[in-house]
Amino acid sequence: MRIGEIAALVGVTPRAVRHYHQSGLLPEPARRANGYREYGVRDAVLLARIRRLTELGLGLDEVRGVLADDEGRGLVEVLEELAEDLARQEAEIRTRRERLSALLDEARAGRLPADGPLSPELTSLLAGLGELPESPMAAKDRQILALMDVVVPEEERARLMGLMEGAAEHAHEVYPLLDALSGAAADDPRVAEAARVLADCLPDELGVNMPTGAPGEAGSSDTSLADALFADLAPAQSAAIHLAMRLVRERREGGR
Amino acid sequence: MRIGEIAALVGVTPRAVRHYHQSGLLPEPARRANGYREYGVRDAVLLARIRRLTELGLGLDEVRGVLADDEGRGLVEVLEELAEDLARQEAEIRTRRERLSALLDEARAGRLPADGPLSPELTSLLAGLGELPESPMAAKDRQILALMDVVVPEEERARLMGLMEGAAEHAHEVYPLLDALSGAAADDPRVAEAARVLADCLPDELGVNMPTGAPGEAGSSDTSLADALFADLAPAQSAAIHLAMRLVRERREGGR
DNA sequence: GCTTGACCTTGCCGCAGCGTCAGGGTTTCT
DNA sequence: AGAAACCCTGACGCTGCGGCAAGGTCAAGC
Repeated sequence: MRIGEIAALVGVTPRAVRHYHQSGLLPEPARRANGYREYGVRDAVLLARIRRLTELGLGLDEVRGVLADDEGRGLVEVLEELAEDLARQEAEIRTRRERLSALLDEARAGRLPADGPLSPELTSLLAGLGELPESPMAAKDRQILALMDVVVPEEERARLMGLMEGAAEHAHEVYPLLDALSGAAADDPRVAEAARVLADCLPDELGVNMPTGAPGEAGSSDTSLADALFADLAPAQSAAIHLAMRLVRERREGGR
Repeated sequence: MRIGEIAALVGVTPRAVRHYHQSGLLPEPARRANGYREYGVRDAVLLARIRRLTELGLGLDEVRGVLADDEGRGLVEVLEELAEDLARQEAEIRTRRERLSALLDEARAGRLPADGPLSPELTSLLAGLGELPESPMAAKDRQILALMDVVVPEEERARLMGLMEGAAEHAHEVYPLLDALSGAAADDPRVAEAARVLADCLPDELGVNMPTGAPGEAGSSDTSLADALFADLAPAQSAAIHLAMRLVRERREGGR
């Protein structure tokens, strides 16, 4: 047999057969006078074994190991390992499929969130927030929430979003005040007012994992994110939020 | 934020972030004076979107497509395609897992076949054949059967193995005769006897997809395999089998 | 005898999504 | 001042082949 024939027989491509030669899985057979490879039955049998093993999902080097190994002992071992591997893969794919179909349902029913697929908690939170008038600050806030959605681990998420739920009701009061500060300096007189209103509608517990005030200072799990958040705002806005944080913290410590 | 920070925040490696830059998924941010990349909130949000999409199983170019696409329309499309893809993958993995676990059961319970995992039909056939005394011809036959197991399409297999089942009962008569011919010339007198016995225990239907006689002649789906099979035998053996085939064919046509 | 088409040969690049050096520089802590 | 922990660019590696280039060979048809 020539290479095309044995390949068709076993159901692989000639290229694959040559690849197996090159990687030492299948020994090179004798050549005809013209340089063509001439395959016999033994080669076909071996090639068939290789194909059966690869079809099961073994890698080529695992196949090599199984073939080299004298009969059996190693094979069970490898197969068990492979079974675990496949189980893992299947579970992984299934979770992805579930998440995906949930997402598709949501996308086809309502409309999908602008920043891509989000957790259900956040989706419902944003749904409540979505009816507010246009506001640059609100847009930024939504982005930040989307970020938190990824950053915060799953078990924390429900708690955190629950805290936000309360604040969301007062959003229509707070966002305009903050928007008004977009061009203002850090010592603008409206900063104090905005901070007071903001602090009033934030729950005490929120202060726990918030930065203490000065940029770069410890107190949060990652200060770099906080720094970046504040850097993204106008000076007066970031001043107002810093101040609000301090008010919340003082309120919590005072009421303790 | 520096690259390590944003990467840790979103849960990817810095290398992945740089890779996204390189492939145009995530725009390169401004640099600090020392050449370090400086990331802001917008970058983190984008990176989080990218990660969510890739975690769903999208390829990077699909992600790029979704991001480039102005909101939504293309996304549902891509997601649906992906859902199909995942369904296919899961089914594929599940079949492999099933075959594998069947194999593992068999391997742990009895002993696993020497030529690797085989179809259940062939396995049972070989089980019946396995109790014969040692015979070089039998060994070759087993290899050939293993080969047929791969070559023959699934729907044919049961039928073919059924045919063989009848022949297997007479194996203890035939193999010794053929083994005795291993060193003989093609015109050995024992050839005719062996052919007669062999033909007697082969069913009529077997002749249908067998070669007509002369090497290289048409009449089988792949003559090259038949040629190789005969080339693998001693001259007297191949002569005996050729003759047996002719006898079977004549018998079938005579009795028709 | 010549062409055509279907084979065969070797060799090398490409793929996805990064991991992992190598060979530098910077900042920061001690 | 030295070490640890970052950052930079650039390049190769991995899996299992697919595909192409640039030929050589063989059987059949004109």
